[in-house]
Amino acid sequence: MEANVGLRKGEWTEEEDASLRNCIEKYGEGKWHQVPLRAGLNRCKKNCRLRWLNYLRPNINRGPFQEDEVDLIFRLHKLLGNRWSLIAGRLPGRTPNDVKNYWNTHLKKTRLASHEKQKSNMAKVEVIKPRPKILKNFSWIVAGEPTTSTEWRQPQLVASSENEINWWENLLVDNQLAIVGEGATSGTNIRNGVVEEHQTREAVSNENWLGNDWSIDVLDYMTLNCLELLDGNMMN
DNA sequence: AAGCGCGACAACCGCACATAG
DNA sequence: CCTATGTGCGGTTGTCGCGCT
Repeated sequence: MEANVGLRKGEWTEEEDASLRNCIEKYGEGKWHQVPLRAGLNRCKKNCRLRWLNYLRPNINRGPFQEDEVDLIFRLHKLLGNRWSLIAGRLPGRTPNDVKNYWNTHLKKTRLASHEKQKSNMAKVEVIKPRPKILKNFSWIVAGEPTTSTEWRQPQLVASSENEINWWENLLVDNQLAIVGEGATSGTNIRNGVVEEHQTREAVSNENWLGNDWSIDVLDYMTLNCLELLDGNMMN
């Protein structure tokens, strides 16, 4: 239990900002429990951390979101959901809070509107994009067997053809997230990794693959590898 | 001019996870 | 293991400003 009684809350003054900035510049980020004392601030440590991360940190881009940033937010949100820190990680200068606020105020309703529109058009649409058969050829390379049940090696997503890269690109556009789940669950190599351990322990079925914590780890790796793959592809 | 509603964004809060002892 | 503490994240709330009636 923290004794936050008597601590200042609400808007930060210029003096407080300056004290916090000086403190971080002198001692560096981290050790937030020491920051209020070091900076001479009557604020709780979480308050200090938040102010630094969301507002005072250098290179924060406080300008309006550009079209390409918005586009990327849309794509990443389809892939990751409300994982703002991961999404913000792909947007230089943007904080998770910024991205979250922007989504909630600008994009949420746009997306809901397009979803409703999509639903109303569903009867007319046969198949826009067939389910890619390429998925079964996807391979996860696990560098080695995990040494303990809680330790595992990072799997690496490998695309062996142009088609696979194109499919991943489409994934980012068309929200085929469930297919990722099925693919990874049925992947042979990943079963040899810790995922298999979690599967047995949690008795996970294909149906609820995405609803479990361990799937997030796998999804993170898939996402990052996927994005790096795409970055590499665009460079070529 | 006053009141109201709403959008934008900063800040707060509670929870979960990591780690040290 | 268990507990305490530190840290990070995401949902939610509070506040301010602007436009409309």
